[in-house]
Amino acid sequence: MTYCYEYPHPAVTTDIIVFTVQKGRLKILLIKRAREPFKDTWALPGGFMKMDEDACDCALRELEEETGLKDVYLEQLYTFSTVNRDPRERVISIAYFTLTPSEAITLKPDTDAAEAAWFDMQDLPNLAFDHGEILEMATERLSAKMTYSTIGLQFMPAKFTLSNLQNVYEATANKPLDKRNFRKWILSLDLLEETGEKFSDGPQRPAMLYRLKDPNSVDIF
Amino acid sequence: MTYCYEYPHPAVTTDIIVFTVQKGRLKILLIKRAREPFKDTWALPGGFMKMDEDACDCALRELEEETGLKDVYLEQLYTFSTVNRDPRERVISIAYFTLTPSEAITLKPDTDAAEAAWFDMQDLPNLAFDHGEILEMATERLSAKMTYSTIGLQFMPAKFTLSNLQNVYEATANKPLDKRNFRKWILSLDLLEETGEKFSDGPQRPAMLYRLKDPNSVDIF
DNA sequence: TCAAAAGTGTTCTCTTTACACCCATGC
DNA sequence: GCATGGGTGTAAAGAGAACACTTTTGA
Repeated sequence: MTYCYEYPHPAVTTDIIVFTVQKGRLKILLIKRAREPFKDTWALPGGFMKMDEDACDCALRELEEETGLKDVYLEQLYTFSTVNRDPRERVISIAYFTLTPSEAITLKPDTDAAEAAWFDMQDLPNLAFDHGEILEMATERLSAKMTYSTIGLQFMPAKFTLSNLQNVYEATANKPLDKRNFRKWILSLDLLEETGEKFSDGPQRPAMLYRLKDPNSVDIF
Repeated sequence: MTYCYEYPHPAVTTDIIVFTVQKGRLKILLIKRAREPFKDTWALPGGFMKMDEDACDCALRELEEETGLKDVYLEQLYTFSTVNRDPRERVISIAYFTLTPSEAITLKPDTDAAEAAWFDMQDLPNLAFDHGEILEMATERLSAKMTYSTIGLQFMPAKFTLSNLQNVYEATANKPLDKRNFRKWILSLDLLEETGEKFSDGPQRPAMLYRLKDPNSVDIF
């Protein structure tokens, strides 16, 4: 079956940048391409948009198909439309990004993606297409939004300590933060509440676990 | 001539929001559609992307064709991809915005656009397609960037008074600003210099005309 | 008792806001 | 000489940055 038009049309894809923080390091989710072009090269998850879905739905679908990750909140990053960015045909790509807690992510690649894995931002492989450029823009955007919004909370699981949260901010800012100032700031926003539970994973004073006061009221992006 | 593909492809358009400030009011450039759909309805300038141009070039070309405006700096706003946003076929639109001085804009519509005109943001007609929604997002983005960047300078002609500039900031913020604080702030950025010339258009003390110290060094968007 | 992370306030600096009067000109 | 917008400084409040010690626990 072929689809014909009076004028030429580009193909449209979405690409998704998934950030997480593991052990104090900012990481990103990549898939290894199972097909040409760029077979066996690491790339951002994503794929072609269908006619009955908008770009955001497409990104959600591709992300789940390729990595098993779902129920994430996507923010549109930018649309890349350089003429020869894909060797197959004219393809424009709408890029999205999301932040996710590092816990309990089951990576389950499918046929389009031979493999899915987390990469440290300081130790990235060469990426397919113009995905390196896309990732660079996403990283800039993430850094910027971490300073003037509360998206950082999107990295957190249901319960977390203030030190966990500070680690996330330190990982994205790539510099240490003052503990007292950080806690003063985050608590002054009045978004968090104590759970009453404590957590410890070593020979030290246990830390209070916090949660979002209202997961829905928090400004998502 | 027809163009055929193995899978269905959407059409891709660009839409451009052109802001200016005239007489202390924020205005936007619209064209009246010369063809169906939405014939004779006001709409954002824009049109279909060609295969040998990227989206930004497309936006520049369409803007010049439809309004005569050229040599502007475009910032990508957002890509709109709702399934039924165009009655003809599946169309996704990459929206751009720009700011321009109000002086010396010669509006010269062509065949796609029967007419081009500036509209006060407080007194807008109904817009074609989802252009109302696009404009709303552009307005939010403009307001935000006026507060944390120096894009406001993009509204200015080569020479301008500090009162001119303050008017621009007041028009986009929709509230009066303190004259002394505004001047202190803008001069502290060290982006402006006195031309030595003065300007007056009424029975009052003439105002110093300023210009950008270095038009290229100013952060554009 | 030691090691390791949790937790907690005050001071100083800088940025932001509020506010009122004289100046130069055209009519 | 009067009406009109141009031009100027200081003080108070608020936000952000710097900084060190005690607490609780496991081993």
